[in-house]
Formats: sequence, C-alpha cells, structure tokens
Amino acid sequence: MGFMASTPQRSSWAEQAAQALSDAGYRRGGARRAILELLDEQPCALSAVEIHEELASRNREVSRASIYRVMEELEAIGLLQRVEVGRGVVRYEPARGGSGHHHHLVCDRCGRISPFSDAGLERAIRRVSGTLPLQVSEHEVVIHGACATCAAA
Amino acid sequence: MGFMASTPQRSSWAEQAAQALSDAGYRRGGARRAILELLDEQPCALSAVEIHEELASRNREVSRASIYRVMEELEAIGLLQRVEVGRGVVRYEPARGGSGHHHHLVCDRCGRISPFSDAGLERAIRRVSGTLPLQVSEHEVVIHGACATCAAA
DNA sequence: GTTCCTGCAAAAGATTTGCAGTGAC
DNA sequence: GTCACTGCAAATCTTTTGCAGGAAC
Repeated sequence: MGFMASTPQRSSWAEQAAQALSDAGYRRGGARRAILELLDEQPCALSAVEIHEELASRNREVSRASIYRVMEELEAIGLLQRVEVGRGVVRYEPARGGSGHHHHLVCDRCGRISPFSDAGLERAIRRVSGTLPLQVSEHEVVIHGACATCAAA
Repeated sequence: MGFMASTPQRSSWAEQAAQALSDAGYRRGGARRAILELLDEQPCALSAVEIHEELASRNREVSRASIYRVMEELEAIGLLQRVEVGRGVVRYEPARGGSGHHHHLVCDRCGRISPFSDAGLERAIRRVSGTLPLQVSEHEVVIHGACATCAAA
C-alpha cells in the first residue's frame, strides 16, 4: 500500500541503459557512465543540479552541459522519466517499467520528495484514461504536504 | 441543483480575489486588476509568459515583474493554484474551491493543456492520502499524451 | 503626505548551444 | 583515423530583485 521500500536493484538499470544507448549508436563515455550509475542508486528523482553536486562530492565531477545532454538522450530513448514537482525544477529518475512505477510526495517546507504507489489509484487512472480525448502515454500524480519531520517541527 | 458548494455565485472570482487582496492590506492597481480579470476568464492554467502576451495583445500590457509579483501574492493568499505540467514551465489558475477542482491533460506535441475531472479518481486519491506519512495539503494529477488534433496529424 | 504598486533594468538561476580538444571505436 | 563525447564559455530563457517615479488611500 503506501510507502515503497527503496530497494537497491542489483539487476542494474545502469547496465541496461548503457546497453540500450550502445544499441542506439551511442558510445560509452566516462561522464555518461557516472551519471547512469548515480541515477541507478537513487530511490527517487534528482534534478540536474543535484546530480552535478552529488557527482562533484564523489570527485567524479561532470559538467552541467553533459548532464543535460545525457538526460535528453535518456529521456528520448525512454530510459528516464521526467518528474516536475515544484518551484520550476525538473527532476529525473530511471524508468524501470511496470514494477517500479510510482508517484511522488513533496514536502512543501523542506522540498524533499519521496515515492509512493497505490494499486487503487492506478486503477482509477487507467479507468479515466480510457474516457479522455487524448492518446494517453503516461501520467503523474504529485501529492503536496508537510512531511513527518517538518510537521513535527 | 441541490446543495451549493462554498463558492458564492454572485461575485466573480476576480471580484472575490480583489476583495481578499484588499482585506489583506493590498491596494488596487491597474496591473493587478488586469491580471485578475484575465485569469478569471481562463478555462485553464496560464504561464506568466502567456499572461504577458495575452495582455499585450489587448493593449493592456503589464510588465513581467508585476505579473510574477501578483502571482506570488495570489498564491500566498490561496487564490491561485500553481500547476506544473512540463518543460519546466509553471502555470497558474484561479483556485475556485471544491466545485472547480480539476486536473490536467497535456499534449506533449503541441503543448496545449486542458482540464478534466473524475470523481473516482478523487476518491482514490482521498483514500491513499490517509495512508501516507505526510500531512496532505493538495494534490495534482497530470496525464500526458497526444491530443485529438495532434494524434490525427 | 505616506505607503504601496509599477515598470525598467540588472541580477540570479536553469538550461541550451557552439566550438575545440580528448577519447572511444 | 574518424566521429562521438566532453568541458568550457557564451547565449537563452524564466524568474527575482533594486530602485525610482507614480498612483492609491
């Protein structure tokens, strides 16, 4: 039901992604690999700035330009999902397909986001999708509020 | 119709908003009024840029800075809802309370957005909200796809 | 007259692009 | 050796802020 465990997947989305990129004619540069590995470890979406900072703190600094370019490639191939949660910031997370599908909780005070999923919600969305004047490709649910930590403070 | 929601029918949202701003100690400048009236007419959310262009085309040009400032005030008072639908763009629409509650369809080809609502979806969200580790304040559902026009093309 | 509202211009961020050097194949 | 990948710097674009003049009260 509610919360999802952040299971570090050993089946490695990073490897699949690297393979898919390779199949699509891309080469394997260091920057791209570092980004893929970082994204693969994440339980939830990161923004370009967060990726940049996190890599820098690991002495694997990658330029902003490269980060944006890699994001663009990955999104185009469908390996990355874009998540827009607030204050005009765009975040990205690995698209792991059905089993990993989830939505986002956003704390409006500290800005932190976390994943959740719910079968009933998915059913409701699937049902309504069939009635819309749109060829539906994907959907996104964002719930705003105050997280436990902030609500207690 | 049976019961009326909390929304008074006689005054427009623009008038209510102007009144609420007045109550909050704000004055009634021309730029602010023009923005309120434009927003009141809209069936769906507009971005700051769209507001700027639309007002300019009516010879009621308002500076960008004022648009952003008015948006900020209105959002703070709860008269405006922020909608983030894609490509890092933030849009705003009047928060008319319960009866006007809706979500958004986004055409990923032409960028156009339109409103929709569904009682079953709301129920599902209300139900899941109760199980989350978050004091929920609001929620947002965005469905992406290709609109009828673009899908046909 | 005082205080707030506006527009202008500059600043602050995020994202994109042009270009040249480096590295993958 | 060729062509893609990367970093740097500059350009774009959106949003925010400082300031001075004008408008609301």
